[in-house]
Amino acid sequence: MTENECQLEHKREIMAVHDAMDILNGKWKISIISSICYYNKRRFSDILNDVQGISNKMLSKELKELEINKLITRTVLDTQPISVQYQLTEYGMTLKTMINNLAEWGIAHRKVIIGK
Amino acid sequence: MTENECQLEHKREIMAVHDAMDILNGKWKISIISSICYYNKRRFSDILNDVQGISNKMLSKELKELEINKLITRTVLDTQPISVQYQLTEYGMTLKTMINNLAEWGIAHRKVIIGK
DNA sequence: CCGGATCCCTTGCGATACTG
DNA sequence: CAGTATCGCAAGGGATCCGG
Repeated sequence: MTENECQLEHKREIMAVHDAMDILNGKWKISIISSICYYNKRRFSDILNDVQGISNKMLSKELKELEINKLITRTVLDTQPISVQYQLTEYGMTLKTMINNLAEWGIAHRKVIIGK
Repeated sequence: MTENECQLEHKREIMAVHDAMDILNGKWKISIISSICYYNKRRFSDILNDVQGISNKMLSKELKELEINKLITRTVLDTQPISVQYQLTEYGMTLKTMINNLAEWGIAHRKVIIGK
């Protein structure tokens, strides 16, 4: 690869990262995905509990955006009172490796902090 | 693993993801890291160019935060005029796999969008 | 070239309260 | 239970200019 081709390749990768983060923007989106991801199926109130500090308003908003981007599906269950179940689409599952990486890194990172 | 242990494990992972995102917060941080990551060494103005749309103010701010969190180092080069070089610390390099995942996903994602 | 300082507008997002 | 609606502050972040 010439140096120029190499530069173009890097540019492409950096833009790809940017594209990805455009979908996963917001303070909570990745945490929400990880919650749904680890449990496969997860209800609104459960996610509300999983994700420390999020408000119902934000959760609702970000779930909606994730649904629009085809990363999750929303299913209303016919219970009394109703409950709503979220799960990853196949497409959303392609994020799984990344989430796992992030979790591993986060755990390692906490050790670094505590170590100080 | 009992169901309860399993739940605790998930909680731990979700919090780990949250911890990680706490460090990597902001609209630009991950893009900046990927720029430095792909080039090993990178100067201020280069990153400004790599990361589409970022302002110098934001770049400066986020670089500072990354430095505080020991993910990158800042070196002033004795050129005329001066230039400043950023690179990942060893610790910062532990993010490399995640960045690569993200880049791959972003590229695949763009194909999905264009495919429509 | 690398940023800091200032100005100013926009948004994110928390708190709270309310509905089907 | 799963959201919506409204309010309001604080942070985010762009533009521009300035100094070392």
